[in-house]
Amino acid sequence: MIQKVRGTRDILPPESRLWVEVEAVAQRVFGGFGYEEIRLPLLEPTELFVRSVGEATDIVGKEMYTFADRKGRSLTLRPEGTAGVARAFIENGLAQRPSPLRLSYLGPMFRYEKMQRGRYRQFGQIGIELLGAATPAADAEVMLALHTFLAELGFDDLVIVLNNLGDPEDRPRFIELLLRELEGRREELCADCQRRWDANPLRILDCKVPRCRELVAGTTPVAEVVSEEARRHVDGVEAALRDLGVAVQRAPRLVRGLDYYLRTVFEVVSPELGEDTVICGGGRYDRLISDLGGPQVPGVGFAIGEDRLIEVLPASFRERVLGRRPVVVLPVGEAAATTLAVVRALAVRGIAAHAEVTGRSLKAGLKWAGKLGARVVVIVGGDELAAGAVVVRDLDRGEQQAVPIAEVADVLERTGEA
RNA sequence: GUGGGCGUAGCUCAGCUGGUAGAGCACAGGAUUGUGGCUCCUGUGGUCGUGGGUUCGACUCCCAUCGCCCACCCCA
Repeated sequence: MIQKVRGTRDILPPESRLWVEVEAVAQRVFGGFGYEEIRLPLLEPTELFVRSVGEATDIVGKEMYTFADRKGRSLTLRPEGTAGVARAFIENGLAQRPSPLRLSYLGPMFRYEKMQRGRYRQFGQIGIELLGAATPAADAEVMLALHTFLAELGFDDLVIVLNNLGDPEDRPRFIELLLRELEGRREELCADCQRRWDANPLRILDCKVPRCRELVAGTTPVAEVVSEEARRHVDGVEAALRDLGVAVQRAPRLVRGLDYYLRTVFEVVSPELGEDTVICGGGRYDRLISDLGGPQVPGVGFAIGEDRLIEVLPASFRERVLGRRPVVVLPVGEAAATTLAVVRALAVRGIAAHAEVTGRSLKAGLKWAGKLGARVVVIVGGDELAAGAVVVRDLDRGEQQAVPIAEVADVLERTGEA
């Protein structure tokens, strides 16, 4: 038997409804903030990610889903969305469009990792990017859009945690300070951190090993070492969010696993989301586009892990989406065509209707409707049909009435069946 | 990448110390004429993950391989 590739998965109905619905909310909310969807290739030259995400990151170091095409070129299935957006921005001369440019994207990303619950090699992400604006208001907008999206899904008590990574120029100074402060305790750090010491010292900051955390807690936060400009920027973002009533919290040790971030980096936490499981993260990346050979265009954005988001979706949302009940339309005798006509009348009104097309008896049809979870069954045939009507039966109440065919959709809409 | 557990019908599992497979659920039909959810009956469905070995004979033993799950790691 042919099986799915490791780390991929099949999302079947009704589970798939949650994806469709979450994506619809995203399109609506982000669209409302002026973001339009950009659809990009899943496959990019490996070089793009090495240069944007960063050589020393885990993503590039060991998680890229890379392989050679028939001509030996190294291709990689996109591990994240921002790099591709930056590439497309440059390649299509989007700097010529009215600035700033607001883009959203959604779709599968790939990371070649050992999989586990909530972690797949192919996983969905939803994100937005605001390109061409470097003000605190730009960051605040992006975070507000994110906050609004999650709130629309029914999440409460959302807190945005953010940190100030400063500008690239600040980094050597900070890293030097960090390493100096940890110098004497170097041996006490975990093996991974010892490795990070030389390769990517910033990552020591968000190590999960308890001892490392203790040691790191005693060091000077990045935010205190950054330039005055960077400090004002992130403080401005925080202030703007507070004015908007969005809960913000400083996370002095927050570092994200991508090299291109500077100044603002953030994540969203919520009681429902659990402590260690990040479902969403983002930040500012003013040098990314120019580093890739494009114009000097600043950017800020975030990405949400869709798989995890769906795992922790509020019950209210799940129930609303999964609790939908279809209408079933059953023919009696030679009423196949009329049955389909009734389904069409309902379908165009947005009422999900299933036609009975297997030729089973009315009795078997009702049994089937029950199993589908239908609340209403429309029975087409016999005397009523001769009079231009059908029977609308409420399965929960066990009541039914004859309704003229032309009015079926109206009646179902009125009784709240949709 | 490291460590551990598991792979028998769509699902959850049974199958004793080797004699070529069962249950429940699910699915389909029926219990007379155009009315379901309960009950009863019947039926569909498995190369026992795959390959090889031991054996007269393996789902049961051995080896390999693939897949899945959990933890670590890292992240979304």
